[in-house]
Amino acid sequence: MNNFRSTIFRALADPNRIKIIELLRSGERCACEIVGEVGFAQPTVSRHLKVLTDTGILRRRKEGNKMIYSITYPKIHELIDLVDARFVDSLSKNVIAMVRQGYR
Amino acid sequence: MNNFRSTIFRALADPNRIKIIELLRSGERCACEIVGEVGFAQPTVSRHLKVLTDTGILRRRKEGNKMIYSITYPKIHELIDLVDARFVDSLSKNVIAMVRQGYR
DNA sequence: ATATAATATAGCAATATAGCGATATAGATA
DNA sequence: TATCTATATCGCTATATTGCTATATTATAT
Repeated sequence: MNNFRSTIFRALADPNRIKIIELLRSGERCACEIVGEVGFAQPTVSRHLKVLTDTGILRRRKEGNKMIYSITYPKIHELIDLVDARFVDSLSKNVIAMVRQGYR
Repeated sequence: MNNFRSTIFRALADPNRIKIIELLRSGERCACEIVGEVGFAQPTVSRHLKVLTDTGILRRRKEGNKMIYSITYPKIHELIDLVDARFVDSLSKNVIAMVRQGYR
């Protein structure tokens, strides 16, 4: 039970994957567009996309030689927003300090 | 921005830490009680508690020679419930398959 | 002062993760 | 067919994570 909960949370436990999810908030994108926007090597982005797809957070469809990615359930954004809205102010004091000290 | 989002998600990205959070759903506990219930070595539990406290998910207070842990913001349970309610049915097909194949 | 109980930290080994470049695969186009 | 574009996978390195045991540390009790 907690295994797949944590698997989903782990999929979200990377700033670059959250960046990808945020990118898709405004609509679907092909992998090449995502590569263009996040600024990582194509294979790196491809693997992040795989993690997100394997956990079901993203879905994909082929269109010609392009792979179009989109959010499976818009509720994922609520999940992220919930962290922001409820925790950012209070929790981030610690986290920001950690990040500043080099934690990532 | 995504850094502390992902830091919080990473704190939740471990089934044993979720277990601890679930344990605290019904109220505060001292570290020794948590050790007793989760079935891990004391130092292991201590480190999980540190991760959860450092990110602000838990808070703690000293009481004699005991350290009492509790949930900082009950909203954290909503976060977990949101994964359950919205994603379990649909997302877990993949995740359950992954877990069965040994993923953790 | 000493011993006990409750926690935390240090250090280690095994494993997982995330980045990259090189390479393979699939579809479109010349 | 040959080539180009878009993606995915492989293999590697560096780093992070998680478990453990051994060892502090802190407070209570004798």
